Amino acid sequence: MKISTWNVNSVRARIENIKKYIKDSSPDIILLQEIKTEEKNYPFDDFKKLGYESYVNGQKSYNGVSIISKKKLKNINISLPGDTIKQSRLISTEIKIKNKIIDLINIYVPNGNPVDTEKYYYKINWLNLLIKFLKKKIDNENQIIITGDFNILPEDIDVHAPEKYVNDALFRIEIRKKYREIINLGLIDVFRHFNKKEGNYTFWDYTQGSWQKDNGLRIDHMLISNSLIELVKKIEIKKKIRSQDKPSDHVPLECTFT
DNA sequence: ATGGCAGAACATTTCTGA
Repeated sequence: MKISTWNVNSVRARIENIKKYIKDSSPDIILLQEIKTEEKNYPFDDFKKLGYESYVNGQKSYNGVSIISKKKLKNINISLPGDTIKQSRLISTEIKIKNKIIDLINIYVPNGNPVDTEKYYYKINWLNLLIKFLKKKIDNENQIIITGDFNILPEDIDVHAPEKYVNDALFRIEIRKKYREIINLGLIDVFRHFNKKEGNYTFWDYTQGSWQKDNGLRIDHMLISNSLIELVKKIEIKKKIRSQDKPSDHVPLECTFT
């Protein structure tokens, strides 16, 4: 069972890259963020032709998340309880791996810059609501896979120039503490669990020659319940995708379970 | 301090992103 997460920066602008990725890598489930389209303009047929079903929480122009799956999925949810602003940033479902029933949650966390503005407070509030949402599931003994674009740099080694990011909404202590809070609910950062080295990024800015200089950020994550770690065979960042024509500024993060 | 690039839409300019 291969599960992949990818912020594609528009599903329509990226459709050829996504189709190529699917053909090359054949993941069972792909979780997309920043699809930047409403459901009515979502390219359902392109994925259908490759044998995938899509489940969409869309929005015009901005945000938007979807799940693409080889098998049909049940219990689709698109709401984050308490979020009154209602941007399309979450979609979840239920899957089974080795007879374990698992909540699979796809998120696109608000960026939050500039700090100390409405956008920043929205990020803090959204993360607080997410923590509540997760805590309820965990108190209920649900097993969880939560993955997507967290817009959080967990540690110094996740950013090429940490000193430049100390007061950035992706790296502020207050924001990193929220990430710790999520981990402390009983989750493991799967990539970091298997890779302790710096310089493993999932995003490179389009500007300033960031890709050429390898000035990246690790902001896309896959967190899983502690009890699921024994099911993980491998996890990798598909870095090469960033060097394609018309790339997204993020690359896929791919996790293979038994 | 600014803008560098990219995508979408109330589109030849403005907004959002990280």
